[in-house]
Amino acid sequence: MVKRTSHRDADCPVARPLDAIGDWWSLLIVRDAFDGLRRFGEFQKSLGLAKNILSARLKNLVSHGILDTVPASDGSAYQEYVLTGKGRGLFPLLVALRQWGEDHFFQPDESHVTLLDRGTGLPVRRLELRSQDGRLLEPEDTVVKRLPPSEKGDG
Amino acid sequence: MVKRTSHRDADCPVARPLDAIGDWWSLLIVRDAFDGLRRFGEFQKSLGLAKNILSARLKNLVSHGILDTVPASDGSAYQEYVLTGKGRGLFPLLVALRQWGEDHFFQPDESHVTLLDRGTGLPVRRLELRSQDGRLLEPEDTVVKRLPPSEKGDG
DNA sequence: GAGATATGGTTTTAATATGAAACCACATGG
DNA sequence: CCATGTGGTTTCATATTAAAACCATATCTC
Repeated sequence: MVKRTSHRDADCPVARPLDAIGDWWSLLIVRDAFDGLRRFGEFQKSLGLAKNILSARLKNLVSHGILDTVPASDGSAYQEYVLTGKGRGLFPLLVALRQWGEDHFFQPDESHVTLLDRGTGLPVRRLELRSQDGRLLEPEDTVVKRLPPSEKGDG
Repeated sequence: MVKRTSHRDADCPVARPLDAIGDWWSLLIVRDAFDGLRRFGEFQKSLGLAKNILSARLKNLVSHGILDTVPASDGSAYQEYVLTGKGRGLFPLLVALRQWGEDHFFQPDESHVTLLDRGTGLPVRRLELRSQDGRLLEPEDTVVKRLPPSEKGDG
C-alpha cells in the first residue's frame, strides 16, 4: 500500500519515518488531528481527498502508531481517530514545516494563517536548534555520528 | 511531474510546501545536501534511487528554489547542486524529523546515528516550541489564526 | 585518434499508486 | 418500509514510479 523503505538508508532516523509520514497526505491528516478533527468525514471534508485514499492513509497512520482508533464519543457505532503520544511527537515537525512554509511560500502581501500562543495571542517563537549549553547551532555546527555505545547498566 | 496542490488547503503554510518536499525522496536529497553531497552521482550512490527519479527530484527542488545548480567546482563540464537559503531553511524541519525518528522508530537496543554539536561532541538539544516570553508550548497551548492585518506603513 | 570507461543524464516500458465514482453496510428518521 | 447520512470498500482509468536501456560528453589508454 505504501512504499517500504528498502535501501541502505534504513537505519537513518531521517529516512525511517518516511514510511509513516513521507507521503503527501499523511502530514495533513496529522495537522488536522492536532486541530481537533477526529472523524473520517471531518478529515475528508477538510482535505478533499478520495475516500479510499483517506482510508488507506488512516490505516497506515494507525498501523504506525501515530493515530489510534477509539470506539465512540457521540454514542454512535463509529470510531474516531486520535493522536497517540507518538503522533503528538510530530508537533515540532509540523511547526517547522509551517514556519518554513510561511517564510518561503507566500508573497509579502499574501495573507495566511500563523501559529499563535493561545495565552497571549502573540506569534510563537521561531524554532531553533541549540547546543546543550544554549548556543544557537547552524547546520555547519553539527555532525551526525553514531554515538559511542553508552555503557550505562553494563560497566 | 509532481502533484500540484489544488485543494482548499492551498493557503495553509503546512500544505503549500508539500509540492516541493512532500514526496519520499526530496527530503532525503536535502539531508544529503546538508551532509555536503553536491553531485548527481553522489546523490544516486547515497540514496540508491533510479536516475530518472533523481533527475526529476533535483529539477523539482531547483524549480522550487531549494537547490541551485552551480557550474563546476572541479573544472569539469558538469554541474553541482547546492542548497539555497530557502533550502538551508529546512534545517529545523530535518532536525525535527530526525529527533522524532530517533524517539519512535528504533528499538532501545538498536544503534543509530544522531546529531551532535560539532564543537563539544555532545548531542544537540531537543527542539521545542516556546512562546515569545519563553514558556514551553504544547499543542494545546497554541491556535492557528489569520493574523489581523498589521498596519505597518499605512496607518 | 580509435576504442574503453566514467559521468550525467533521457527515453522507453512495466509495475504500482492514486483518484473518481460506484457500490455496500449499517444506523437513524419518518 | 423508504429515504438519508456516515463510514467505508471495490472497480477501473490514469498518473507516478522504477528499472533498464540508451545517449552524449569527457577522460584515459594506447
